[in-house]
Amino acid sequence: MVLGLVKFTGLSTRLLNICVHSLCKFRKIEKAETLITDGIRLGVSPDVVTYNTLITGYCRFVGIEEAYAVTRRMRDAGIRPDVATYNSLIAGAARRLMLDRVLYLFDEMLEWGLYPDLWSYNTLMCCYFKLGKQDEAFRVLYKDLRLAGLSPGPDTYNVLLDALCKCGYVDDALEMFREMQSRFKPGLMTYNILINGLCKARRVGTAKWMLTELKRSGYTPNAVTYTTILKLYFKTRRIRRGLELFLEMKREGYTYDGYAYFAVVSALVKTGRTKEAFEYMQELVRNGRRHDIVSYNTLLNLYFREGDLDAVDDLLGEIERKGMKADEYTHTIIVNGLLRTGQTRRAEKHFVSMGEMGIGLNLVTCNCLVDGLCKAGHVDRALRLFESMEVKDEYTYTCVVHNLCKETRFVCASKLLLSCYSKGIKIPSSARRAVLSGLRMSGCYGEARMAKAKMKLAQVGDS
DNA sequence: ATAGGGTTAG
Repeated sequence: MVLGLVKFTGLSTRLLNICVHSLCKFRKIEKAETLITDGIRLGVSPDVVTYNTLITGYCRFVGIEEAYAVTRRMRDAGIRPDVATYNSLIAGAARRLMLDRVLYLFDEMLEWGLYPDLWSYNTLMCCYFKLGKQDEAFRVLYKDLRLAGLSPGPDTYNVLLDALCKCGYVDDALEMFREMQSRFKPGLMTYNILINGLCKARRVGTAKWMLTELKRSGYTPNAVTYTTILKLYFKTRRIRRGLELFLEMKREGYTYDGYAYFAVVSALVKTGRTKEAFEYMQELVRNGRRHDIVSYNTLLNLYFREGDLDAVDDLLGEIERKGMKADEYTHTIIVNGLLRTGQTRRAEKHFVSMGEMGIGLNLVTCNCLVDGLCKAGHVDRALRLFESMEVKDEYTYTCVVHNLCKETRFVCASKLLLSCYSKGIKIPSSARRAVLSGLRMSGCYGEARMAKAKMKLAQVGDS
């Protein structure tokens, strides 16, 4: 009815698009479809923008196949998909890391006489980086773009800088940042990407400098900047400082989206301050925030820490009732929670069922299980799992080294520790101390001397 | 398409 009235102003399709856009944004895809049908009945024709918006919605909330099916409907309606249509589909496929599909869409675009634009290539490069295919990503940057007659834009640099930081090449990112500065004025997002990369790499001094650069460029730190710094405080165990910053953020109105709350709650849970953690969670709900899976995970972890297993069961039921999908964090929290509450068998069973549900093996979950099995006295079972793991990280090694020491298997622990040095895996010095003092205490002075010498050598080789 | 929130060792 409203659309019928507005038709006279000539704005009808634009209004339709605005409505479809906001419906899609809030997951109301079916309502958007109904609106389009009603529009057609009233003589308001959808255009390419309408369909592109719908496709973006399907990609986000439904699936690639369903989104792709819309392109056929477009063609039937006599509307030709454009570059933006394909960019939406490519983005959807890239988000799911479906590289084959991304490449197929590039081909199909060309077949229809459409040329991928900078946005398409940015997405492709990002997808390669996320899959760890750095060579291919750089090929897009240095070759494909040039062949297409395009050159990197500010967004290309943002994708690149973020990917470099996340692969651990923060210095390369900084170098690339300088290159970027010679061509464009970096945006606030660029600074946030670098500050985040520097904080995660614990390059606190450089991160602080980057923050002053951000301000010097005329920007004001936003909620993202603040949350990044907040996380740094918690990671470096400056809990009080972090809480002070959080209160400041609250005063200034930077906590509107709730992200900072979760950082605070998890820091409080880690330090055993579950009561305060609950208060913040309640505050969040009072502020009208609906639970998403992240918020459920935080709450779930909180209940496990409290040992409130009834609350855990209730919450899991609620998650299921709401049709929310448990993710890898949920499963890790469950496995770890069961282990910590002494339910080793149930934890193992849940772990097995994860495999049956087709959830890929998750490193963190494995780490929790290795540690939990050791602590429950099943060291041999833990070691078997440890041997079977294809990917291991510093957490894996640290917990096994410590648990071996607890079992007074110092020689074994020492061998493992030394293998870390040769692999370049950073192990906290507490593990080193545990091994060396253990060896000495059990009278293995020769082994202790030898291990110490080898560690020294490895460290020299490091630098 | 690109930035910040939730899981693990000591």
